[in-house]
Amino acid sequence: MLAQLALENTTYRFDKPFTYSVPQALETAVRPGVRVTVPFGAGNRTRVAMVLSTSYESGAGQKLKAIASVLDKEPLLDDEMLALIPWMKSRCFCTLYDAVKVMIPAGIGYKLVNRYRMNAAFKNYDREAFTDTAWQIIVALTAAKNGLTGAELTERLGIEEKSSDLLSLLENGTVIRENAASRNAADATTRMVCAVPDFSGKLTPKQQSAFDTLCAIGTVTVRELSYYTGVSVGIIRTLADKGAAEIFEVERFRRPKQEMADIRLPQTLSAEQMNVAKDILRECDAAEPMVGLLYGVTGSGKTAVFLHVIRHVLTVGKGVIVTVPEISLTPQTLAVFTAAFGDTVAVFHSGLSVGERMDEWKRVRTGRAKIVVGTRSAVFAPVQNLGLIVMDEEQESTYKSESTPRYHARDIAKFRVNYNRAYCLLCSATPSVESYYMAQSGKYRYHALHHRYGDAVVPTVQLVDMNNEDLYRGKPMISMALARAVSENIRAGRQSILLLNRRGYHTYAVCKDCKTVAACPNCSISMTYHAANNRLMCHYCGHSEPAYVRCKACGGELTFSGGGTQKAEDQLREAFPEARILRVDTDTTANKYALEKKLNAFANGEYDIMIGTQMVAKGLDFENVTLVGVLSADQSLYSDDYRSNERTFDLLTQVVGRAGRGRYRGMALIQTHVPENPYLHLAAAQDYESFFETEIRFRRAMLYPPFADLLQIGFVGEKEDTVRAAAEHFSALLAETFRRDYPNLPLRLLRASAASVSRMGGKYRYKIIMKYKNSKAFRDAIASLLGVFSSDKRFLSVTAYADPNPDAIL
DNA sequence: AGCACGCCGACT
DNA sequence: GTCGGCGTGCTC
Repeated sequence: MLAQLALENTTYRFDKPFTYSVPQALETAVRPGVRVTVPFGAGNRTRVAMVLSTSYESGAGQKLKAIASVLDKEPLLDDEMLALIPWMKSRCFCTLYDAVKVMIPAGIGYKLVNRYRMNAAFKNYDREAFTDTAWQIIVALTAAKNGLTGAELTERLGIEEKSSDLLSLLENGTVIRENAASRNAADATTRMVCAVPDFSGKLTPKQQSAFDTLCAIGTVTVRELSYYTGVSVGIIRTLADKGAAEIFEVERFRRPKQEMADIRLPQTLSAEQMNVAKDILRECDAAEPMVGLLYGVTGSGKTAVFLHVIRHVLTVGKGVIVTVPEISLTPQTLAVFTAAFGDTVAVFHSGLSVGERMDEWKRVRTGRAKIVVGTRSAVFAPVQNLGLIVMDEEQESTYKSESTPRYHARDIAKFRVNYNRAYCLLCSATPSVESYYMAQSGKYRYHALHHRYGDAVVPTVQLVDMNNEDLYRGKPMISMALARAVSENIRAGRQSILLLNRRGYHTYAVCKDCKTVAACPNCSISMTYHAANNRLMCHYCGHSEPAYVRCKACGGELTFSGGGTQKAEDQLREAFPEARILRVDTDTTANKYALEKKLNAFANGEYDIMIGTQMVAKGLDFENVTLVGVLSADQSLYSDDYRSNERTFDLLTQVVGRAGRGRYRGMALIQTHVPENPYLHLAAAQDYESFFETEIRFRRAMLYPPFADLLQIGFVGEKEDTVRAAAEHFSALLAETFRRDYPNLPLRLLRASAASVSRMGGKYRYKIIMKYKNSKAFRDAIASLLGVFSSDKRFLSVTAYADPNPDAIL
C-alpha cells in the first residue's frame, strides 16, 4: 500500500505530493485525511504530513520510505477538502500543507519537538574528555530519565539546540535525538493576547517566534501561547511591553445563548422580502449548483430574507455556512443566529481560545452543529451535507486573505457549492463590481430588495463643498453646515455618527481651479506624491514623473492633499466641547468585548456623537441616529487603487445608510473638496445601478476586473537594491518566458515598482502587477517561474510570492 | 528549509 | 596528507 502525502514545512519550490509506503501494521489506520509522521530528506528528520490519497500498487522499483506513525484516529478532512487542497495550491500559489492548515483548527495541530536523551551504551564518564558545556549537557540528561526537550535544555542550561557542543555530542552518538509529535494542549484562561501586526521593533529570537505564532493564530490566551511556543509567560509580557502584542482581560466568551433575551428577531417578512425569499428557495432546491446575488438597499432587511432561506435549507437536512466580515461579527450578530437556531449554531472567530475553536470545529465535523457563522476562514468549516453558503456584505475586502494562503472566501465558496451541488448566496447593498457584472450577464441569479423595511425612508444626502463653505470657527475640517446640523441634532436629543477617513499616508495632487486630480497617463489611477524625491508616482505601472505645480488640464495651481485625520478628531472635540463623544476604531478597541460595551453604551444614549473610521460605517443599527457626517470623502476617492471608486461608493452608501433606521428621517452630510466628482453624487443618491454603469465602463476601458484578472508578484527583503533588482529580473524573466513559450496567452505586464508603502518593518517591498486571463497554462507558467526565481542564488535574501487578485495594491 | 556531497585552502 | 570552508543540488 502506498500513500500520497502533503508534507508540512516544504517550501513552494519543492512542494508536491510525496509518495510513501505504508507498513502493513498501519494499513487500516492510514486513510485519506489523517495526519502521519514520516522521515524526510537526507537526514530523515521527522515531519508531519497529511494523507491525500492511498493506492494499492507495489512500490517496487521506486526507493520509497515508509510512514512512521499515524497521528489521527479519524480523518480530519473529507474528500471535498482533500480535493480542495491541490485546487488551492494551483490558484493561490501556496504549498499543499498551507491549504491543509487553513482547513483545520489551530488547536488540533501537533508540533514536533526534539527530545534529547543519553545513549544507553554511554559509559565514558570521563570529565576530561568533554568541554564544560558538553559536560553540563551530559549531567543534565543523565539525571532526566525521560530526556529533555530542546526548549527545556535552553531554559535550564541556556543551551541552544544549534550549539556546537550539543551537535558534536549527537554526532559521536553520546546523545540521541528523538523527534516526537506532541499535541497542543487547549486549556483556557481569561488572559488573552493578540499581536500588533505592524509592529516593527527589534525582538529576540524567542520573542520573535512567539510573535510569529501569535500573528498566525490571531488571539489566544496567554497560557496557550506560552505552551504553544514553549516560551515563558514572562516573555509574552515583554512582548506586550515592547508593543508587539496586547494582553487584555476577557470575560470568557459566552455562547450567545445567554444574550438571547434582548434580541428581537426580524418578525414577519414584507411582501417584497417574501417574494425574494421564495425565489431563492426555489433555486436552492434545484439540483444544480448556483450562485445568487441578493442586492438590497441598506435597511431593506436582507438578514430576514436569508434567515428564512437558512431555515428552509435546514429543514431539508442540509448544512449552512454564513460568513460575515470581521467588523460585523459582533456578539449581536451571533445572538441573532443563536436566537433563531439555538445549539445547532457553531461560531468560528478569532476571539475564541484554541480549545474552543477545536470544540466548535468538532461539533460541526460530527454533524451536531448544522450552521456555522464566522469570518473568512469559516468557508472551510467541515459542514456535513452542505446546502447553502451565505456571504453577507460580499464586497468586503476582509474576505480576501492577505497572507498565505491568499485565497478569496468567495472562490472557496464557489468551489464548495459546485462540489456539493449547493447554493451560494452573496448579499450586499453595494455588491462588488465583479459580482454585479456576473449577475447582469446571467452567470449569477439576481435578486433585489428595493425598499427599506417598515416605514423607514432613505436619508437625504447633501454634499458640502469645502472650497466655498464657511468653516466653523476657523476649524478647517468642519464646515458651518455640519457644525449646525450636529448641534441641532444634539439639541433634539438625537445621535450622530461621524466618519473619519484614516488613510492619511496617501497624498495626491489636485488642481485648485478645475479639481482635476493628477492621474497616471497609463492607468487612470491617481498618482501618489512622494515628498522624498518630489515626484508623482503610479503604484500600478511604476510610471513616475517630477511633481508639477500647474494643472495639466487648465494651468491652475496644484495643491497636495491627504492626511490630517488626527487633526480632524481634535477639531471635533474642540468644536463640540459640551457633547459626549465616543471614539470607536481599531486602535481604541483592541477586542470585541470592549467594542460591544461601547456600542451598547451608545445605543443606550450615553453619548451624543460617535466618531470613528470604517468601523462605524458598517452594519450598525441604532434607532436614534438621524445624522451622519463624513468629514472628507476625498482620501478614499483618490487612493491609488483601481477599486477606489468602488470603495468610496461602498463606504459612503453604507455610512449614509446608518441614518434614519428608526422612526425619524435621516440626514447625511458629506464634506468634499471635489463636489463635482460623479461618484460622490452617485453615492449621495444611493444609486447603485448608475454607479455600476459608470464603473463598469471604466473597468472595461482599462481592462480591470472583471474584464481581466490581476496577479501581483511581491518581493520582500532587507536590502532595497537587491529587492529592486529581483523585481526587475523577475519582470524580464516573465516577459521573455511569455514571449517565447506562451505567445498566445493574453498578458499585460506592468513594470516593476516600489510598493506604495515600500518600507514596512525594516523590509523593502517591490511588486509587479499583471493583467491576464486566468487559465491553467498561465498559472503553471507563473508557478514554474516562481520556482526558477527562488533557485536563483543572487536573490536568496529576497522572498517572492504571487497574490491573485490582491485586495489593495500595496 | 535542511542536509549531504564535493571540491579547494590551512593545519598536524 | 586531513579537517573543514560553503557552493550546488535533492528531498518520496
